[in-house]
Amino acid sequence: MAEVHQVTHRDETPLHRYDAALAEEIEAKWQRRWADEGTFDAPNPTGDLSEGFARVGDRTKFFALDMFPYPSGSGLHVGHPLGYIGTDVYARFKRMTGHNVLHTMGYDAFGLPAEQYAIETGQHPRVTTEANIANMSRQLARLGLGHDRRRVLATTDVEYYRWTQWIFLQLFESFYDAEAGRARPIAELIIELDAGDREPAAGTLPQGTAWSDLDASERRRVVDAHRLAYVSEAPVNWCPGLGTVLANEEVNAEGRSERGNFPVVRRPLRQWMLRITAYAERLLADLDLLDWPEPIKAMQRNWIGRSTGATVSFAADGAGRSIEVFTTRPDTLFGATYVVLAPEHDLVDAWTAAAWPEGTPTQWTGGAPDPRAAVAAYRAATARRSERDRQAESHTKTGVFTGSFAINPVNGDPVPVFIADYVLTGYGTGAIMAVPAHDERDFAFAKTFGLGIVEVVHPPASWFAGHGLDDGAGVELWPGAFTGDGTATASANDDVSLDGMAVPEAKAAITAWLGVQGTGRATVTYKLRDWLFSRQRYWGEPFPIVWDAEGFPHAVPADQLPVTLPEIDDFTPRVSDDPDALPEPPLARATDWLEVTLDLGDGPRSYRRETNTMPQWAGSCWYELRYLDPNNTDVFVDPEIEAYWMGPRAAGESGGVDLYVGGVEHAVLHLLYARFWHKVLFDLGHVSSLEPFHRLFNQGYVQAYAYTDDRGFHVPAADVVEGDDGTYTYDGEPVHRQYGKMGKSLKNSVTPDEMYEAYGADTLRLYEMFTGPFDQSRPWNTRDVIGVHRLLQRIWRNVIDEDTGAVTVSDEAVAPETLRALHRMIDAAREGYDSLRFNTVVARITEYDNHLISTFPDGVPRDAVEPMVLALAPLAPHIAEELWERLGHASSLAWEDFPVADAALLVSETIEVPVQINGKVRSHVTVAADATPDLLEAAALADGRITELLDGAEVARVIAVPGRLVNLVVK
RNA sequence: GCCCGGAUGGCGGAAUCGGUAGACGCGGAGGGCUUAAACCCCUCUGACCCUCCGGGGUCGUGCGGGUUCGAAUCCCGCUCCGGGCACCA
Repeated sequence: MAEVHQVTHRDETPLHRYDAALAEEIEAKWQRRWADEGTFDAPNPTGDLSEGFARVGDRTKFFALDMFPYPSGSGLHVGHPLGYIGTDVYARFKRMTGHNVLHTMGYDAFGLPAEQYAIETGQHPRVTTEANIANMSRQLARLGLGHDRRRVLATTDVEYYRWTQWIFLQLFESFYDAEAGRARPIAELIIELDAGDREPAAGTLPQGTAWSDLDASERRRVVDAHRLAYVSEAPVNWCPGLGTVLANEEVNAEGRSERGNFPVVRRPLRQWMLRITAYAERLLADLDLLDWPEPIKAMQRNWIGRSTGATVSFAADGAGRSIEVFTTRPDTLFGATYVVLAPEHDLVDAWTAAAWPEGTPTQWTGGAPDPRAAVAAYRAATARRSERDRQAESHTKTGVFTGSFAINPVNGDPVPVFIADYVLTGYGTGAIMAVPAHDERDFAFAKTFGLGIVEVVHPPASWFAGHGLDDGAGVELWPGAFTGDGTATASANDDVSLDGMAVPEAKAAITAWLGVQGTGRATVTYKLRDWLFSRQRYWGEPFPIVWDAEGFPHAVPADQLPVTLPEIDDFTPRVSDDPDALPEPPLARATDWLEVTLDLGDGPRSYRRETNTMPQWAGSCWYELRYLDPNNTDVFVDPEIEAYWMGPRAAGESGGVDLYVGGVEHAVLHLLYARFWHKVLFDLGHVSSLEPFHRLFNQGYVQAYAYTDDRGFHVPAADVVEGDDGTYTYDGEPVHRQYGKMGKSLKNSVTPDEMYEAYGADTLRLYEMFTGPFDQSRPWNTRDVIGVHRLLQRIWRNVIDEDTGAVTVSDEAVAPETLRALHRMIDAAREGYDSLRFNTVVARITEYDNHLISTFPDGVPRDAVEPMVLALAPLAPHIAEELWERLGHASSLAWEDFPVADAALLVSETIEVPVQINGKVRSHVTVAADATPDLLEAAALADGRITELLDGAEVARVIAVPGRLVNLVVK
C-alpha cells in the first residue's frame, strides 16, 4: 500500500508546450529547410547568381550589410550578435514588404587579432583562422540569420585577396588630377607631361629643374611621387612591441598601440602610403549625401579637420631662401615675433647657422656651443621621446634657436627662427609664425624663452574684467593669450592698415595684401594625413609589387595575380622592446619566394618582391562589393550587378548599401578608408556609386554587471548571489558591483549557447530586440529573458493545444473590437520595424496577444491570429514559420506580404478625451472621434464633474484640440 | 580644454509635430486553479497625503530658471554619466 501513495515527482509539462527542447527542434527544422530551399538567396540581374531574377525583378532592391566580424578564437557572447539580429529582423521585414533583399555575411580574417591568436596557439594563422571561421559560422547559423550563404566570403580567401591586390594596383597606377578633382590613370599623366600639357605637382620635381631636363630615372621618380599608392620615408608610428608600423588611427591618445597597448615611437621609415589626403575635400563634402548618425559625421569631419587660413612666406635675412608657414590667423601677422620649424622639417639644416649671433640668450642655446650642436641634440632628444612623453610634457614648451632670423613680411622685422616639438611636421607646412599675444601655445613658449609679445588684437572690456585686469591693461600683465574676437590694433605699415577691423575683415584684408605682394595666399589645410599602408606582419595581403635593381617599384601584372602568401615556418614578427630596433618583415625570410623573374613587357628580368603586407583594413575596404558578385573571375564585380545593388536611385544621390549596421568604434577607421577606396574606384569608372554606405546605423552594446572582490579582482558574475538588502556576495564574501561592456576580462560573459539551452534562439533574438532601442546600449539581465519566452509560449498556445498538439484556431468571424486591436497592432508594428524600433514592435504584439488571450481563452479566430504570426516573423522567424505551416500554409512565410493595416479600422467611432482645468486633468468625456472644437467644448462644459468644479466660475478661454483634449482656462 | 550623446518607477524601457507621463516586460503583492507545488489565468503595483473605501488631492521625467492654456518634449544656465578629439598653428 505504502508505495501506492508514494507519488514520485512527475514531470507534468504538457507534451506540446513551447519550451527550449521544442524550440530547438523547430529551429533546426526551419534552418535546414531555408538552406535546402535557398529561401534567402537573392538573385542578381545577371551572372552566375541570376537564377530566379525574373521572379523578383519588379521588386525594389534592398542591400542590408553588417560590419563583418574578426573570427577570433574565443567564441561569441550574447553581445556580439546584437547587430546581426537587428539587421536580420530588418532584412526579413523588407523582404515581406516587397523588396529583393541581399543580406549575407563574411569574415575579416587577416590582421593582428587572428595572427596574435595564432602565435599564442603556435599554429599557422590559416589553420586557426579557418577553425575560428567554422566555429563562428556555426554559432551564427544557430541564430537563424537569413543570409544568402552562396555569397559568404573571407578576406583571407585567395580569390578574394587577389582582388584586394588588384584594387591596390588601381591606386598604384593612378594619380589625383587636382584640376579635374578626380583620380586618373598614371599613364595619362605621363602622356600629358611629355606633351607639355601638364606640369608636375608641386614638390615632385628636383629643385630648379623641368620635366624636359630629366632622364628616364629622374622622370620615373617624379611620376612615382604622383601615385595614389607611393613609398615615402617620413616619420611613422613604429611599434617595436608588435614588430610593425601602425596608422595614426591605430595609435591611441597615450601613444600606445590600440592592439596590445605597446609603446609607439615616431621615426622615419620607408613605407607605403595611400594618398587619402587628395580626397579630403570630397570625403568631407560628400558626408552631406549620407544618411548617417550626426555624431559619426561629426567625428569624420573632425578627423579630416579642414581649416582655412593663409600661407605666409618669411624670407631669410639677406639670403634667397624662405620659410612658408600656415596660419589660421593671418590677421595677427603684425604680432608675429618668432618663427618655429618642426624639428624634422626639411629646411632645418639650411637655416641652422654656424655660430650663435652676438647676444644670444643662453636659454635659447640649449647649452650647446653652436647652433648645429644644439639642433642636433634637440632633434635626437625629440626622436627618442615616445608619443607618450611628448603628450605628458605638453604643458612645458621646449625648443632651441637655429641661430638664424627671418623677416616678417608685413613690417620687415627680423624674427628668430626656432625648432620646437610643439610644431608638428605633418600639418600645414610644418612651420608656424608665432603670435604669443593671441595663441596659448606661442604665449607659453614666449614666456619660457623671453620672446616678444605684441598685442595686435584688442580684447573687449569683458575679457579684461574676466581676468581681473583693468580695461586695456598692457600685454605684459596678461595671464595668457587672447584668442577671441577683437579689434585689430598696431597692425599697419605704409601700404596696408588693419587697425579697427574685426577679425574676419582683417583676415581678408591682409590675405589680399599678401597676395598682391607675392608673400602669401589663402590656403585650406586638413588634419587628415596620408594613410600608412604597409605592415611588417605575415598575416596580411602581400603587395602585388616587385622591385627592380634600380630600386623602382613595379606592379605585378593583373593577369599574374594573386600574389599568394608564401608558406614559411616562422611567421612571427620580430618584436622588440628596443625602440631603435628596425622592422623585419617575416616575408623577407621566404627566400625562394622573394626573388622572382618576370616579363613586364621588356623581356624576363629578375626582381625582388615587396615583403610588407597590407594592414587589417585593406580587406574591409571593399567587401560589400564582392558580396554582390563573389564568384566572378573576370572582374571584382560586374558593373551591371554593382549598378543594380548600389547604384544611385536618382541624380544627386550617393548610392551605396541601403543599411549598414555596426559599432561606433569604426567611425574614423574603416568607414573613412572604405569611402576613400570606393571613391577611387568610382573615379576610375569601376563603380557607379559615389559612396559605399548610404545609410549607417550604429547599434548599441550589450553591457552587463561585473563584480570585484576586496582585492579588486573580477569574480565570475554568474556565481554572484544577490542578497535581500541589495548587497552581493561571491562564495560568501561581499563583492562590489560595476557595470561594463560584456566580455572575458570582466568575467561577465553570457554565451548564446546558455540561452539556446534554456529558451531557444527565437527567445534570444526577441530578448535582444526587446531590451531597448537598437541604437542604445543596454544591460543584459538573464532574469528578464523569461518575459519574452512567455510571450512566445502564449502565442504558441493561441494556435496549438499544448496537450494534444492540435491546431485550435476557430473559423469564427473577428469581432470589430478585436479587428481594431489587430489593425492598430499591424500599423504600429510596421512603423516600429520601419524605424528600427524593434522594442516597440514586441510591446505592440504583446499587447495584442494579451487582448487575444483574455478575449478568446478557448480558441482564437484564424483571421485574428494569422496576421500576428506574420507580424512576429521578422523577430522570431522559426516559431512563426512553424505556426504558419501548422495553420495550413505550404510555403515559407519569408516571402509572404506583411499585413497592411486598414486605415478605416485605426479610428474608433468614439474616443475618450481628457478635460483639463488650467492644464490639470479633471475629467474625461466620450465624444465622436471627429468631434469639432465646438462639440468638444460643449461636451466638456456639460460634464457633471466639470460644472461642479467650475462652480459658476467664468471660463476665460477654451482650448479644444480635436482628438486630443479640452483645456478650460479659468482666471 | 573642444566636439558629441545621454539622464523617465525597485529594474529594462514607452510616450519626442508640445496635448491623459509611466505602454510592454522583469521584479513585487494579492487572488483563482491544485491535496500541495510548479505551470497557467485574473487583479493591483511612481511617491506622499486624505477617504464615508465610491474615490479625491498634492508632488513627480537629473538640478535651477524661462516660454506656453498646457513642457519628459522648446529656450537659457548648471550637475553627473558615457563617447570622440586633443600642442593641428
